[in-house]
Amino acid sequence: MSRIAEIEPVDQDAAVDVVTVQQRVYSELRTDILLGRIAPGEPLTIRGLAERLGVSAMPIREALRRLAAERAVELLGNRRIRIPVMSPERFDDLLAARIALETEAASRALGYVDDALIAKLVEYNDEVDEGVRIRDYDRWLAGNFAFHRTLYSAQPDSVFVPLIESLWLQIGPFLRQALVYIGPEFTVDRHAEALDAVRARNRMALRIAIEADLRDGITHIGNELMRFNAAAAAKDSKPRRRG
Amino acid sequence: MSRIAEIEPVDQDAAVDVVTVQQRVYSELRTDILLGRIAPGEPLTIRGLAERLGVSAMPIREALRRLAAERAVELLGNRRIRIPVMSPERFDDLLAARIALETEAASRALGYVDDALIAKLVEYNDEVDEGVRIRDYDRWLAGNFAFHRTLYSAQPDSVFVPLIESLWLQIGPFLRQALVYIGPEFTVDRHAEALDAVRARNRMALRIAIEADLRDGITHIGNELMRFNAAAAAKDSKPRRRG
DNA sequence: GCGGCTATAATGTGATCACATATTAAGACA
DNA sequence: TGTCTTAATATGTGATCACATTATAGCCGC
Repeated sequence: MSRIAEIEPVDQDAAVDVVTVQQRVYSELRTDILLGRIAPGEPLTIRGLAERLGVSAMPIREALRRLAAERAVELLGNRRIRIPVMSPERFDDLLAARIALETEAASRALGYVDDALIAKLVEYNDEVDEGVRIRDYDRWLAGNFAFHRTLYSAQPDSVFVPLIESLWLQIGPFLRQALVYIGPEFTVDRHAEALDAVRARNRMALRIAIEADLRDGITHIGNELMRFNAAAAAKDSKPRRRG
Repeated sequence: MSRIAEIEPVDQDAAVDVVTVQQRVYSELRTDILLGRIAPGEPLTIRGLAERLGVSAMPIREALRRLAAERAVELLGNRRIRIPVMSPERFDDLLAARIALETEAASRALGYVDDALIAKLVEYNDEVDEGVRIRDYDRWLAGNFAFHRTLYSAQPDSVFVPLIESLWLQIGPFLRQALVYIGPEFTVDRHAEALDAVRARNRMALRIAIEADLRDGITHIGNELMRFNAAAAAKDSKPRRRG
């Protein structure tokens, strides 16, 4: 099983025989953003991306429009495109939104969980541990996202997953920054508790485990870097978004 | 103050001097969907919309791509575009997601509320009542959305508002159907209780009022029509989404 | 040496065209 | 009269071009 492929959306682009260029571009950019390969504040250009990916401007434009709607990129009014910068307030909001949505999504998905899905969760959790062991940031991030999305996607056609993925795209680039700054060996996760709750089909325990995982596993590393970056972020002018 | 204009997004397209064609098209389609002027399942074409709005295909494509990312329209793989159809499961999910996000958004916005904002809330609430009185569906829906969004938008640059608006876009067309079926005079809202909680700066009371408003005010009319539509919706084949 | 101005380059936006493919309607055959 | 085949119509996708506007580097004057 391809690790990176699991990062890409499952509810779109999946059951389609012919894959359009725009889909390929979208998936590629999306993975780059989610895994933090593009830094916050980094400027992008349509022509530059078109040349880099070997396609015309058309698919780039549509992929960027889609990513902008997901708040993964920012279309500034002054004819410039960039990955949004993080602020302490936004980081706090993103965490609160993640907790609100992911605890509910986990709770509602629990009824659809079977043994095969639990096996996949264990597999992704091992990926996370392996990522910590060999200091592989991509593997850590990808495993973490895959673990959560696999759980929430147990429920077919969930309306939660797209919303949650939008939050991940917003937090991804910053998370990567934090990870290289802190080091993955200082991260913690509560996946074991979440797995226990899933096995026991215990809704309340699962909610608590997910919230604990989000708070303990990601927040404190973010908060630390947040203070470090606060001054730098403050000098960035408030962007004026466009359509 | 224009009533319809308040439906349009505030964080985008706002602080921009020159408005692009794509933004105008997006806002127009967005309002049409939010107020249910386009029925669920209704097919759309790029060329058809381009002719109707008097522009080329280009801005239509980008606006649709953006709306598709917000799940307001569905890009099927078979070269067809439509407004998504509602199912009982999806309706239930949408309500749960709204409660999770809107109670949290209201709670976090409360600290930014001032008297001027409360005055606007009262104004929008009057709009809702007036909509009920004269059986004006647009007014009822627009007032309702404006009331909620004004409250949540008290917090500057909220990450919640775009997510919530995506849910509104998904529920809007169906809500309109339900409204003409039931009649707006049989709707109930808990805006008075929410307003009391806002004035008292009582976070917990506000959360309870918002949840009650969503559950009582919109759900039961939806549930009733849901049963009515269940058979018809079931015969629609499961769509295969694209990018 | 430095700040304001100008010319050049770069960028997003919109329009138009070509093309592969899916849908639909017409027609042939049983 | 119903069903399968086939032709024609329609549709989304991608590429290319023109254009207004913005950013940037070069230059002049002080």
